[in-house]
Amino acid sequence: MEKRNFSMEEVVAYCNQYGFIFQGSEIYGGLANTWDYGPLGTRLKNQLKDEWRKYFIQQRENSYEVDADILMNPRVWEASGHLAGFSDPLLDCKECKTRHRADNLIQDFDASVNADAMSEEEMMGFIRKRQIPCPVCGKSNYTDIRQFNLMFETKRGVTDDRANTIYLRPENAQGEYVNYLNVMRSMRAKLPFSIGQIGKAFRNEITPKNFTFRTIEFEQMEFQTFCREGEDIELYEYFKEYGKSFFESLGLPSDKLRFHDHEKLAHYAKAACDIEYLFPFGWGEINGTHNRTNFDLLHHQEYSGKTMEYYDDITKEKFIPFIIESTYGLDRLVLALLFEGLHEEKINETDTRIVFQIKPALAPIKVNILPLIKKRHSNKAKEIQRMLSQCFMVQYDEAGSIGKRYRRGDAIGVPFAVTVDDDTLETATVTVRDRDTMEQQRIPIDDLLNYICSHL
RNA sequence: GCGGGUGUAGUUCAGUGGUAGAACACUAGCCUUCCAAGCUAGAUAUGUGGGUUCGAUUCCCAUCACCCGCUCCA
Repeated sequence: MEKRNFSMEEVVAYCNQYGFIFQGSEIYGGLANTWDYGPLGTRLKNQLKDEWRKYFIQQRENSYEVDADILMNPRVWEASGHLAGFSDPLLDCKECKTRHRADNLIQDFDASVNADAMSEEEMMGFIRKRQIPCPVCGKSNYTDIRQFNLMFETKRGVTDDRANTIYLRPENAQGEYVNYLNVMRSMRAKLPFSIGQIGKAFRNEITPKNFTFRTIEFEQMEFQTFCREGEDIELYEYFKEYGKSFFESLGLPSDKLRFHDHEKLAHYAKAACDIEYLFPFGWGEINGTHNRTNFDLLHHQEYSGKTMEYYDDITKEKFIPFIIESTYGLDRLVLALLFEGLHEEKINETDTRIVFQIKPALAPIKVNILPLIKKRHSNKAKEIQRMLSQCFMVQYDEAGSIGKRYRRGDAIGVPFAVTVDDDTLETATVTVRDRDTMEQQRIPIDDLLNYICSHL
């Protein structure tokens, strides 16, 4: 069968048309890089979360899930390095488009000046007056200084007091870190153990790109494994592979997945590796695994003044654990599954269908319930709808020809169609039709629930 | 961040300085047939804000948003 993949524009249109993803604040002209999930997109996302939970929390020993607040004490971000690391005074060279730290430019130009004591305006004035050359191209033609703080700020309380500034978390990990002793104590956990979390994080991204691939608000599923120093090397490698096998279990083919080791590392990491999926726009990160060492816990101990040490009952040692982090971008994963699953299939010379091939466990709607003839079969069909909806998301459709209704289901990835006809009324059997093979078989109504459950 | 492109119905596209049109999709009804195809009726659109003009969806400006390429970021 001839299959054609969807382009980015087609996926965006598809998502809008079928209720997966809408533009954020659309009636007001949108807000760049915000997207709202519609009924089907929300289902897809939620089921992806369920699959992740099964794979990472439920089926693993010593794995616990938390749901920490998005808003945290600002001291957390001082300790984590995000506050300092993300608020440097930066400017761009207009000639060669390179980016530089204003304070470093000044300091390197004239070591006798204390740039740290200067305000933004003073630094800018100094650079312009002295015509400090760009270290790359030698010219002196800069943009104004901008504070590239990736964290979203907000204010707590009604006054505009600076002391009341709080932040939307730029990563979720700190929620697990600050709670690691609580989880360990309450769950009686011993190293190595893991804390997972699904939740939203926010980054004040400057560059909008690629539909939901890069957004200012995004959801992550992440997994922090606390271990002894020395165990970290092996666990780091282990979770890279574990992540890849998770993606393959969702139906992403291995030839469209690859590892990408980082050479430039974030301020907290000793080793970092992405798993990338081959999107139509190129390879894009859908997982990141980092060896964060004991950096974060050490800093939290320092900044909070509270001990972050683990006490080993057997060796009688106290130490700060190492952490292996593995983060999954939920929105990016949804996007990857859409690209992977969406096809236009050529059935014959004139006939095509849109089919969303996604594994049944992830399908937003599991069963399409179709009365063959509305007048004769709708009552029985609705009865079956009531029965099946006890167990999973189903959809009833009586509008148009039967073929049209099969195609509607195909387009949104419904794996099974159950058709009620005259024989159903007499023999209590229905036709079950498979989305991918388009084959049909006759199944007793009494076996229907089992049949579908066993295929999810 | 730089450059290019595009904004008309849910989608894909027409069109016009003076009443905005189609196809598919959708809704209701008829029809009854296990793979979109029959009949009848119906709802739905010029992204936003200015300017020029008697009059702007059309021309101009700005803005917002999306897509493509480069650059960044991870």
